[in-house]
This record gives sequence, structure tokens and C-alpha cells, in this order.
Amino acid sequence: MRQSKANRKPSIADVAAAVGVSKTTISRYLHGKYDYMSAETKERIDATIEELGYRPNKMAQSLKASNSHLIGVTIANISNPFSSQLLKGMQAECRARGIQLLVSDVDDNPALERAAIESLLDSQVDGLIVNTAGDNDDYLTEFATKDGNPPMATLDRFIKPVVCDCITTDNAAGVDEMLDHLVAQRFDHVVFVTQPAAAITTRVTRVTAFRSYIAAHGAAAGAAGAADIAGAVDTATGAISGTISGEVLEYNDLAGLATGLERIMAEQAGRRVCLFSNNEDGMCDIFEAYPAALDGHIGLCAFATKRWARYSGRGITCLDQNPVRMGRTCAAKLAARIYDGDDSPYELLELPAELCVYASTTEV
Amino acid sequence: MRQSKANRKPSIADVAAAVGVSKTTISRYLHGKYDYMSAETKERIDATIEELGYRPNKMAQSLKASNSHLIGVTIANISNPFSSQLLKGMQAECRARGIQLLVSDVDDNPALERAAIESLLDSQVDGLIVNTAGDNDDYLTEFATKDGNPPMATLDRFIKPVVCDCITTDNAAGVDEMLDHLVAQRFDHVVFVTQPAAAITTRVTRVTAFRSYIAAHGAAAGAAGAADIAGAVDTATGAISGTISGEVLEYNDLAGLATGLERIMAEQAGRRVCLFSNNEDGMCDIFEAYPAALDGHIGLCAFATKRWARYSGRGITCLDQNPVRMGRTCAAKLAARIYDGDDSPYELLELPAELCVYASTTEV
DNA sequence: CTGTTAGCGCTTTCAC
DNA sequence: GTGAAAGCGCTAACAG
Repeated sequence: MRQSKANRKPSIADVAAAVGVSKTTISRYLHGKYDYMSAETKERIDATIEELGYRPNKMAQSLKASNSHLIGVTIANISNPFSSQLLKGMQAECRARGIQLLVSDVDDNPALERAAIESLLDSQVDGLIVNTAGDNDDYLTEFATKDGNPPMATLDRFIKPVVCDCITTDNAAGVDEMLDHLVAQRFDHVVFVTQPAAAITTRVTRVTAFRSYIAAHGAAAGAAGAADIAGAVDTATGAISGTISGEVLEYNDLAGLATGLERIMAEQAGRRVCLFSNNEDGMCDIFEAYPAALDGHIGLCAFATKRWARYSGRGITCLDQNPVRMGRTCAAKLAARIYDGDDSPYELLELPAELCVYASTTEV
Repeated sequence: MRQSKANRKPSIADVAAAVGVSKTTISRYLHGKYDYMSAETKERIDATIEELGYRPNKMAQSLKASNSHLIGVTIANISNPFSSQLLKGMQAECRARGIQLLVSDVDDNPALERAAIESLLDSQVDGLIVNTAGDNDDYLTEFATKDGNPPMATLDRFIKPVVCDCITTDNAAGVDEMLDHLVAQRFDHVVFVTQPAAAITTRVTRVTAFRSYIAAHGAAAGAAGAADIAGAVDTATGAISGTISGEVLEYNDLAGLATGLERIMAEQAGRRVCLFSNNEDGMCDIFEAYPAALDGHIGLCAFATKRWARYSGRGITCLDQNPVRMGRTCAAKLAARIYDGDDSPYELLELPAELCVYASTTEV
């Protein structure tokens, strides 16, 4: 005998019993297969479900079906506001498609990331969105290529070779656009400031783009006092000419950052310098380590969201990645693969960043 | 016959067959009941599980058990960075307890909130954390009191009467502390600026606390030029004496906000005025609607996170709610109720906010 | 120490 | 039009 079904939610069997038909018929009803039943039966089922407040149990459904309508998400560090924008986008897409999101924060820890992914799999997710903490490429590549595993997409990161869908910003183009802007604003020297780049593809891409831009348009770094002719826009062609020198400053902690910035500012004394931060947190680190950055004598810009950048300090020129769109695009791509039979080749999708100019680069 | 078990993940039956024992024994093994089996069997199971890469299916487990180790979360608007901090806290607690989070954004929409909750229930969550979009008290109260429903806790909001655990900030104390600070800084007039308050308990609480503070310590609002003796700290008792006038400015859109602020600033000409925003977004709205707010002639403060406030404008004095702690506290309380048999009376837990003073109230 | 059995809530052949 | 029955993967009496 069933254990005191007194206070438990009604199951399909209860509905069937109440209506006086079989579970099969109820199941058919739930899936809209009304052709297979009399109008009268349909009515009665309708009424009974309403009366009992019956709702189908998704877990049981998923156990039978081979899909759960669950997508697992791992986020490198969810306390980052950027992450919440990514989630916003995923949610919008998933809500529209009746998909639920199982979200795990991995605290910037690759080992936790692996554990989180395994755990998500145990929960039978139909797919995985990974905003990787980095340092996990081997694991992720193996995961993506092993069959039996559900489709995966990486977000704001990519893995090479491309063994799954990767949604990122077009970082190289963004860096170029920002540097064009800085040249036009007649800066002499630009410093790309970033946390260690090695493990995070996004950072590597930016650093690489930065270096090649400087190599192409640049003057030698540290050439303080050199007679660079910076920032002449050729109005005929619209092309930007002029030279700018630059360097990359990687830091591990605030002390290192402070030391680095002081050295650079000393070397560049008398030149117009702009600090280009890899992200919002980096910008905050700069303020913390080198408060003079806030007083308006040096230029500032960053990869950051408009919302944050616009009212930070005097307004910080930024490259907004539109993380909401990134999240939505990623979820849409993944869902298409899982549920719509999309089997196009995996691709690396690079979405453009938007350059938003504020006082920090124009009023220096 | 089983449908081509070729490429499917191994089930407990596969392990049992491979080892040559019954599923029961495997199940016991999984739950650490080693007393009920020979050391040798244990070894063999161990090896086989490893070899097959077997992992128990959580859905199937949950179907049997009456718990899913899933907690459902609805967030009023996940694009708000405050939300991501809340999530960070919940995650920390849930990761430690092996709980997964099913997260739904409800886009500030009460109807979506109800739908999200129903949907979460269908997924058999063991409990619910609701950061309500507001205007849903009847539904939530009914939900919380109807038995058969899983435990619920509200986060950064409460419902009255208290029919579930409610984790919020001690908003009244925060408002008092901020106003004491403003009095000490010799402001003459303070304006509490907020989006419409009616539906959101947090806002109502703040407005109420604000009004009663002004009523107690206040001078008449609009008394421009009155000879108030503001901000004398009584060093003997540490108590703050002095008067301050104040008013509440509710706005629906930027235009309304602009009009309101212009009126007030005109009325208060010649007095030291401070704008006290209900949250970060409100502060941004102020900047947008009334750019003069940024130029240092009026005081600014807000309920906001340190991270944001510290580097916004010249640094904005804020009441930091420590959302990470709020999220963690909430998840811990809920988990205790669900899994640890905590059946203490429901409570309204008010966590203190931290006053962080920056230039916006001291250098005016 | 180990297995048999029934069943969680639902879906899906196959048969009438 | 409708239903009986088997089974998804796992658990838990109960019986040895």
C-alpha cells in the first residue's frame, strides 16, 4: 500500500483514478494529443487537473525522456557584475524556451570548476555553458570531444582548437579601436594593465592585439621626450596616422601594480600617458594601488560596462562587451544544438565591443 | 530488451552485473554502508565503478527520495550587480552542503515571478529563495502557509506577517546611522530619493525610518535660510545633536526626477543639501537626470556596495549591505530548515549595513 | 553479508 | 478512443 498519500502532491495516477481513465490517457492529454480521446474525456481531465491542482513532475519526466530541459552553467566568479549580465542574457533565452538554469560558481578555481561540471552532469543537464576560470583547457577539450557528453559552449573564453561553440568578444578589434581612439586623442604612451594573462584566452588575445598594434603604429616604449608626432587624423581618408608607444603591465598583487605604475610614470614623465585596464576590477585595483590615477592627469580606459564606467571617477572611456547579448547568444546557440538538431560545425563567435568615450580620455 | 545500451552512461544495474552482485549491494556501497558487505566485494565494486566511470543519476535518486538537493532561486532582476553578490553568498553555502541552485530571473515582473516559482516547484526543489520583485505578497504568503509546499525564505525583502524566514538589512538602523553622519557633517537638508516605494518592503521601511528621524531631529523642510544649528556632536555622551530638515522624493522616470531635483535645489538655495539614494541605480539616475550632482556642490550618499561607491564620482558615501553575507545567511537558514530539521519559528533577520564614508559627504 | 521485490511518477509500445 | 504493462535508475523494506 502506498505510504500515507495523505499530504503528498497528486500524481498522474491520482488524476487517472479521479477521472476514471488510465494514466496513459492523462499522459496523452498532458502532451496535447487530444485526437486520441473523446471531447468529453478531455473536459473531465481538464476539470480534474484543475481541481486537484495537479502538476506533472519534471524529474520523473526527465527520467524517462532523454532530456531534462536543464542547462548547467559554471561561472568563473559570480560576484563579478559582468557575470550577472551574462546570466541575464542566458535567462532571457532560456525562459523563452522553457529551460531551467542550474548555476554554479567556481570561485576562480579550476579544480572546483571540474567538480562543478561533474556535479552538473550528475544532475542530467542537457548542456553546459562554461565561463571557465582558466587553466582547464585539457579537461574541457577532453570533455567536449568525448562522446556521450552533452554539448558544451564556452562563454567569454575559448579553447583552441575549437571543439565546441565559443562565444566571446571580438577582443582584437576592440583593442584596435581603443588604440585608434587614444592615438586620435594624442596620447604618447599607453599601458595595458592586466592580471596574469597566461591562463585566460581573452587576456592573451588582448595582449597580443595590443602588442601588434604598438608594433605597427608605435614608437619605442620609454622614449620619453622623443618628438613623436601623435594623433593626426588624416581627414581625407579617415585613417588614423600617428605613433604611440606602449607596454604591457602584468601584476599579481596591488604592491606589484603600484611599483609598476610608479616606474612607468617616472619613465614617461612629461608624456601623455593612458592606462588601459583589462577589466573593471583591474581599474579598481589601479585606483587602489595608484590613487593619482583618479586626479585627471593621466588617461584611463578599460574593457568595462557602460553602466559602471560612465559614472566611475570622471567617467571612464570603455569597451562595453554587451554581456547580456553574449549570454543570450550563447544560450541560443547551445539550445539550438541540443533541441533543434543544429549540427553545424562548432564555431568561435566573436561579438563586437562598443567603444564608449567619456572624460577620462578626452579631458586629460 | 534494453534499447541499444551501446552509448549510454552505465547505470547501477550495469555495475551490479559487472561485479556480479545485486543492485542493492551497489546502492549500499554508494551510501557508505560498508558494514553490509565483504571487504572483497567492496574492492571489486570500487574497481568496477572506477573502470566503468559510473556516476549515480541524481534525478533517479531524487525521484525515490523525497529530496532533490536542489534549491530554487528567483531574483527580481539578475542584471543588478547586487543580485550577483547575493548569489555568491548562496553558492558558497550550497557548495559546502552539496546543494545545487536552480536560478530564475523574473525581470521585475510579479507575474513572471509566480510562473517561475511554479516552474521551480515542478522541478522538485527542496526549498525556495525569493528575492521578490514586489507586488506579490498575497501569493507568497499563501504559498508559504500552504502545507505541502517546500520551505521558502525571502531575501532583501520581507512579507508581513512573517510566515517564512526573511533575511534583510537592518534598514532602519542604516538610515539612522547615515542621517547621524549627515547631521555631523552639518548638512541642512537631506532628500531621500527613491523609485516608487509602495510595493517593495525594503523601500517602505527606509522611507518610514527616514521620516521619523527627520520628525525627531528635524527642522521644517524648505526652511531655507533658517538659522539651524546643525551637526554639533556632544562629545560627552557621543550623542549627536543638531537639526536637519528632509523630504522624500519619489520618481517614476528621469524627467520626473529632474523636475523634482530642480525644484528642491531652488527651494534650498544657500543651504547644504545632501541627496540620499535608495540604491546604486537610483544614484545613476540622479547623475543622468541632474548632472550637476556630480560637480561637488551637493552631498551624495546611498545604499550601495563599497566596490561601486568608492570609485563612483569622487567616491560616494554608502551603506554597504554586504549582500554576500545576506545570500549566505539566507541559504544557510533555509538549508537548516530543510535538511537539519530546524523548526524554530520563522524569523525576520535584519543584518546590519556598514557605513562607508567617502568624499561625497565630507568634501562638499 | 546479500538478494528479491516493489515502487517513485511518468512515457510509450502494443493490443483491443 | 483507450488501456495494460514494461521500464527509466535508483532505494528500501524484508527475507534469508
